Amino acid sequence: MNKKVLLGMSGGVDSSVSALLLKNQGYEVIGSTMELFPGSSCCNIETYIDAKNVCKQIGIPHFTYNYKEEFKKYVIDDFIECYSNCKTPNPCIECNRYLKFGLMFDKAKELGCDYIATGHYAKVEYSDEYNRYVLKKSKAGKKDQSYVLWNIKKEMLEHIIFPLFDFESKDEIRKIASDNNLKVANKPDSEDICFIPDGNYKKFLENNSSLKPKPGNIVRSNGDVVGKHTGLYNYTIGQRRGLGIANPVPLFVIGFNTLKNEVIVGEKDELFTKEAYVNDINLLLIDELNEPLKVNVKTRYSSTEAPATISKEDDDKIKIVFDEPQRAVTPGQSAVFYLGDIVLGGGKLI
RNA sequence: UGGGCUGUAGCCAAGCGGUAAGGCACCAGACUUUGACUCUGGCAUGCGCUAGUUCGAAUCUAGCCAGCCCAG
Repeated sequence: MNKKVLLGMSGGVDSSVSALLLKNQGYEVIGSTMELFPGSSCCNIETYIDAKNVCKQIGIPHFTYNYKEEFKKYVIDDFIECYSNCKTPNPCIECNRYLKFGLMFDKAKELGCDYIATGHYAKVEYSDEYNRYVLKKSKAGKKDQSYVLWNIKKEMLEHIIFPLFDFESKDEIRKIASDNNLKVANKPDSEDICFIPDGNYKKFLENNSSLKPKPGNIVRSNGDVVGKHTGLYNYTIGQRRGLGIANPVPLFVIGFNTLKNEVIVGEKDELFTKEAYVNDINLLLIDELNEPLKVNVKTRYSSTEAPATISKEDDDKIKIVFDEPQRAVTPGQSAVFYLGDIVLGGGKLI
């Protein structure tokens, strides 16, 4: 294999430093920025310019590619579909599977690259024990992003480089950027959904889908009506704010009754569940889950892992039994299975 | 008109003589490359009004006002 790599660049500090590191490691680096959505926070005109300037500064080529149509098809449509079904999507995971580690790799091959790279905090390495390339957590602790990468295709792994795998904090990255006079050194972290820069996903849904406000009752699990809601898509499991209900203790969304157009709320203890199921399974470390396996499961980006036993239910369904009940396990979100630092695979909660 | 009940922050609401809980909402931060969650701080010198009893009243008493219910 050659040492030619296509790097996905957002114009942020992480991908910029990645470019620098790869260059210094002797790779022939090509920078690329994907156009995904008009007005998006990660691919507006400013991000192109920032990325291009960084590439110019360190002496590598930079291209932009138009993936607006594909982004709509794989990410936006899924996002809308998910909310339409009372689920809570995680668009970053779709984008990683289909765009960054899908179409971008096709582009890399066209350009004669054997590798693609991104500024994610994660790690890929060859494991003698498993006799394959494995996806692992980075050293970044809470910043680790292996969670959002569980659904990339396993054949991709040997072609992926995460130059930031060894860093423990973002401060180190920023320091490298400023030491090298990169203008993006102090750019703030991105946080919201990139195609909804103002964070108002409800408005986005109303403007971009057939979902419209559809008021109904908010009920307790015993059926008591306690309030009104504005449309099921405006709520997610575990949500507390925005209910407008007076109660001695806080109430949380614990479920939906789609037939009656009702949001079901309950007290904190009603949020905990011991079992869950996932489908849309993607296994990276193994090919089949033939025996029940003890793993650590992460059910949302920012939660800590919880010990659990996973077992195959049928061809595309895995059952998770947590050692201890977990809070607000939410359909649509991803459950990622870890074996130590290694991502075994994952699925989407049903 | 008589009888009963109720008036505590924008909303729901606890307190029932000892110096205004809690929740919702809202505001300001922290956390966060998803939605949520979570955390910190702010949010009634005042409890319908006016007198009175008391060392001390949202809490007791009287009158008044407002709303609701039942009689007629």
